[in-house]
Formats: sequence, C-alpha cells, structure tokens
Amino acid sequence: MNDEAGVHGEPETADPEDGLRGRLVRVGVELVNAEGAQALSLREIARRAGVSHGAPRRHFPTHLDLLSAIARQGFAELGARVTAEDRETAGPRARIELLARVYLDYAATRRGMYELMFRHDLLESGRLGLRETSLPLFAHLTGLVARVRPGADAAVVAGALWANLHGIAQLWHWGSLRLATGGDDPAPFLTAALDAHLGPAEPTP
Amino acid sequence: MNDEAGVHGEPETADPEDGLRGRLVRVGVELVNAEGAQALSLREIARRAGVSHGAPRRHFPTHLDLLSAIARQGFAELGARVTAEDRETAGPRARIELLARVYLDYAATRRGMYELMFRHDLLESGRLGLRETSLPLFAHLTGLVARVRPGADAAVVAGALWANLHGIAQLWHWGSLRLATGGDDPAPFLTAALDAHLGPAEPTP
DNA sequence: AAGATCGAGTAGACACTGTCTACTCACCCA
DNA sequence: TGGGTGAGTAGACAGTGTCTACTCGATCTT
Repeated sequence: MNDEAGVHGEPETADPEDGLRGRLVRVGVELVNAEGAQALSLREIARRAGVSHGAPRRHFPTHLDLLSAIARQGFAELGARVTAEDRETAGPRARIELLARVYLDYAATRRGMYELMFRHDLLESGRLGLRETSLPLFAHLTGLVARVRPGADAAVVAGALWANLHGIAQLWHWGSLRLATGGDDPAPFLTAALDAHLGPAEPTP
Repeated sequence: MNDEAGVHGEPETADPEDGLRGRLVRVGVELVNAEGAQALSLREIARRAGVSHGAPRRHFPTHLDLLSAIARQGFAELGARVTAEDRETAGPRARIELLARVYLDYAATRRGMYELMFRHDLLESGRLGLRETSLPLFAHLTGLVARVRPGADAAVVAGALWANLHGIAQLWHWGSLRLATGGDDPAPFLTAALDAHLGPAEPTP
C-alpha cells in the first residue's frame, strides 16, 4: 500500500457533485457528524436534501445501502487523513505511531461517523464491499509492521494491533477505560499497546 | 387475554423472581440470544411476556432502561463464566489466558448479547451504572496482570489488554480480521495479544 | 413531428416502533 | 364501607422504512 501519488480526481463510485445520489451522501455525512448515528433516518436525510422521503429509493434500494455509502465516505476520509499525515522519510515505528494517533483522533473527533463505520447491524449486507474498504489501510499498517518486527507474522501482529486501537477507541468512548484509570486521556493505553506489539519506542535522536 | 398461568397455578418454573419485571428481563435475554439485538423492541418483549405494550413502562420508565437491565444480565453472565472457569491454583498468566478465551468465547457464542452490552447508544443513560458493572471483572484482570508484570502500571496494561480483547472480538465479528488473514479462527490474534502485553507464555510445568 | 418509453421524484398507504394518557380493576387499609 | 393505590389495558400520536401508484419531463423511435 505505497501509492505514492495522492491521485485526487478519482470518479470512483459516485461523483460528489453529481445529482441527488451524491447530495444524499453529503447530507448524511454532515448529519452524522453533527448529530450522531441515530439521527441518520432515511426520511431526515431526504428532508435535509430537499426531496421527498421516497426519492432516495431511486438511488439506494434500502436504508442500509445509503448508510453504507455514508460509512464508506468515512473510511475514505480516515484513509486520507492517515496518508496526509504520513511522512515516508520517518522510521516505520514512528509512522505506525502517527497512524495510531490519527486513528484514535479520528474516532474521537468523528464519533458518530466512527460509530456508524463499525455498526455492522446497519451495514452488513454481503456484497456491499464495505469491509474491503478498510483493506488498503490495513495493508499499509501490515507493511510498516513487517519492517519493525521482521521475524513475526506481520498480518497477525498488524491485525492484533489494529484490534487494540479499535478497542481503545471504543472502550474509551464507552467510558470504561476512563472509569478504570480516572485519567482523561487515552494516550497511556495507546503507548502501552504500541510498546506491547512493537517493542519499546526507539530513542529519538 | 391468554392468562393461562393463573388457571393452572403455574409454579413459575425456575425463579419466581420479581413478577413481571424479572420476566421481561428473562424474555429479553432469550430474545437477544435467539434473534439478535435489533429484535429487542419494547413491544415484542411485552408480547412475548404476555402483557400489553404499555405494561413494561410500570417497571422500566423507558425502553433504554429495559435494554440496560438486559445488558446488565449479560455482564453478570460473562462474569459468572469467568469465575466459573477460573482456577486459583494456576499461575496468573494461565488464568489471564483462560479469562481471555472465555471472553472471546462469550462474544462469539452470545453475539447479540455482546453487541447489546457495548451499544452505548442504546444504554448510555448516566446514572444507570451500567459501565460500573464491568468493574469487578476489570479489577480481577488488573490483579492478575499485576502479578505477571510487577514493574508495569497494572491498570494501564490491563486496560490495554482488555481493549485488545474487545477489539479482536469486535473486528472478528465484523469480518475485517477474518478478511485480512483468510483464517477462520481468531486464536492467532489472541495469542499475539497475550504475548505482546504479558510477554511470551511461560513453559507449562 | 407525434407518440411511446423511461428515469426521477412525489404522495399516500401500510405495518411497525416508543411514548404518553385515560381507563379499569383487584387489593389494602383506615 | 369506602377511598386510594399500584399494576396492567387500550388507544392515540408522531415517527420510521418500505412498497406502490402516480406525475412529469426528457429522450428515443417510427
């Protein structure tokens, strides 16, 4: 996953500027960021897009398909943040650490979207291909892990580390980690996870 | 309506419990285990309990309160499973490993309940004290961690490890971990997480 | 050029949901 | 005896997702 050039003009699935389809997704993204995942009713999205409640059906067969398109936008934004912050000149360990920080920051600042992205009950639909959306990010992480821990099975370590990030984000959001330590910052858990899976940080010169 | 209980003098089978309040929770637990979290509508629970849709309101002011009571039952069952499987004569590292296996097994076999337990949007209500329900389990884990890694901050390591378990359960359930490695068993991620946070397993005597 | 076709959006119905309120009714106690 | 009270019933209300009939304008065909 070293697509050096950040090619921006990808028409891909739906041109955001295109008609109602893109407008519904854009309205949904705004809505989930502003009011959370439970505000994403089909009728409310249609209302804010200025169309009748039956209009979305022409572009998304069911509510889940619309929500999945919104969630896909979230994965895209998360991926974009990671590659935007990435410094290829830095060491792999430092790059993983940055990736992890961006990940946790995204989960914290885009709580509603992050929640939606992993609400499989709202998204799971087999051929929607939503899970595959996170694969490039995972591959990127796996590549970096392989350089930090050459002996280990990089896919397993990367998966376990990703799970750790995800768990920290979720339990922190849920409140139990906060409750357990009394602090107000998940950073200790993050450094503990990074040290555990990658070994202690290299001394920065 | 269909009040066959009064005619036959039903002995309430197992636990007389609390009348309708307990019956609603019991029905909810059966329902979430059988059909998942999205099947837990207030009216369906009332229907299966044989009462009108307004009856639960007498015992649970709102739908969230009923769901929280059901989720609390889930935390209780998880805690019971952990303590039932625990062997105090074993070493702390082995006991943590067993706890982790029980945790992942619970998440896998009680998918609907586990999902409900961490659906903060369905449960979060400030003074419901649901998050506190998981504290004894966390304290148990923290105590064991303190014995395995005496030098470290046990609460932080235990929190990070718990987050790792939670993330593995969730991402495995979600499908992305399965997708990333192609395997069909989350065990590699579990051992990777345990080795990472606790050090490699001690050779079994 | 006229008519048929078709995609896109509208409007209404339907079966649900959670909440609220008015009502019944057995029971308990003064 | 009678008044309260707690528990459960029944109906209303607004909101939801889905489905279907309908309109309407643009495009295509002959």
